Amino acid sequence: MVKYKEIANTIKQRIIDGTYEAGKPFPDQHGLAEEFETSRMTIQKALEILRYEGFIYSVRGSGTFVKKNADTLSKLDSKADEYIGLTKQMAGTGTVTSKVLSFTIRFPNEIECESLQILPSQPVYDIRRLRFLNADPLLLEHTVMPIHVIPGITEEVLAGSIYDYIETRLKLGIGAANRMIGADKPNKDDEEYLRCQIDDPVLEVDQVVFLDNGVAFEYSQTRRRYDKGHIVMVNLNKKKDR
Amino acid sequence: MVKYKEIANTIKQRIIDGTYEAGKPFPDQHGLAEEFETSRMTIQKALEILRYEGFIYSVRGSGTFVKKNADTLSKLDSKADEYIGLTKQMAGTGTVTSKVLSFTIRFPNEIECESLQILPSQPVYDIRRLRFLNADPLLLEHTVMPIHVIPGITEEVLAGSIYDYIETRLKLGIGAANRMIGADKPNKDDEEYLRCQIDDPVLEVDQVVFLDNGVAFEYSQTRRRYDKGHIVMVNLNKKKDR
DNA sequence: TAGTGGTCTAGACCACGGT
DNA sequence: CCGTGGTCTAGACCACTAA
Repeated sequence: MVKYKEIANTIKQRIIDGTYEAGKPFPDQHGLAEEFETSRMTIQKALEILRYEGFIYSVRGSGTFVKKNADTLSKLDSKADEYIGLTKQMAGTGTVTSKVLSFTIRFPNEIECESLQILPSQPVYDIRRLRFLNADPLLLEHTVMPIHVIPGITEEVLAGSIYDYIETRLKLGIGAANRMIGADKPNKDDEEYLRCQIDDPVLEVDQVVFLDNGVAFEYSQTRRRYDKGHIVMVNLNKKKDR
Repeated sequence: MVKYKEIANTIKQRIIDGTYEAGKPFPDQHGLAEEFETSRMTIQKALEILRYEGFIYSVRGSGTFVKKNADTLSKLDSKADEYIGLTKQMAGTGTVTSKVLSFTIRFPNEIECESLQILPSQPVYDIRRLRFLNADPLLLEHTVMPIHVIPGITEEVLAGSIYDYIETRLKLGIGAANRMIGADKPNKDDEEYLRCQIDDPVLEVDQVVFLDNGVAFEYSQTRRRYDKGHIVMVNLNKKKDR
């Protein structure tokens, strides 16, 4: 473990256990550099992590301060932001399984070509899965992935987690994602698989997901019944002057 | 403008105009330091911005590379992530106005106390607004704000933007937000104000918003008809090893 | 082994806030 | 004015990748 991360963790611990109180003064960078027997640049790198994670903020000429919601964020931080999933009540309460409804290979349409940044001649998987939480139908998934980016998908892979396959078997890193969230009326598939009544709203997430080298690998739509969980997220505000 | 931001902008421009091609090699840090007549630390600070914004990635021992989706991100980047709002088609196509449905002061309930981190004795505004895009009802908003955090709210302020008031009049900075998104069946208010039919789903966003010093100032619920826009967001993946 | 990025140092000067 | 954080330097050593 490198020095600046160790220092960041130490300071984070002090914030959580109350050594550094919210709204209160904070040892200045020179003092911290002395205490940790390091240079000020290294202290700044440590503080930058905490600043990015929303624990502290600094005011030039004045000092560095613990945010009042530091402890709230510390709980949510690990779960949300990069994770889109079930509400906490549902996550951890059971196991997720998948039933493959259809699995074919075809050429992409125009929208898929644009979203995935591929040519019409580059074939894609077309996958429909119904995902269960403890035998309870939860999500209806329609996924399109370019074969040349994610090779070797089989029924066996689809029975588990595609993401696990990508990360552990293909050794590729998952990167950014663009998502669009909306509500919709149920269609026939929703009624059949998600057991929607005619007036049960559906929460839909459309997303394009990228590998960490910027190659798009998934264009998907997932639908869930309105009473089967929400989407939770944390937004850490970004500065605009960059 | 400081040096490392200028360098970051210059390099970003080169990525956008194609001087540095996606997937291709990239001048190394020593070379860039020479070109920009600066130290390597400064170059690294510039590259860190671009890395954070999703334009590039670096591999130790190998080099720095432009991500394949760099240009896609450059378009979305400014809009999304910190901004939750209408889809682009709807934003920019008109002016947003507000009608105040109710505006009272009361004591907070238990949930509000916890969410806003305040005491039951600290009064809050209770505001209901209907927001229009060009005379078209768009959002039904229910906002609860502690008076001692955001003083001086009047009907006049509510006719415009509360956020503008907070930033320009109170000179406070908006910070992080926790959001929960779900779909729901329409209630009577939705039918009356959003003109929902009985089977029109509603998209609901519940959020707690913080100032940049970590003080919670808003606990709100907004509802919109399913056909009146989506929520768009960009997730830049976070590293886990911190 | 050579070249890359990641970390770290021990200073320096500047911008800004509060006195 | 002093003390704070923000930026910057000119090196150094290390970890890793690829030839």
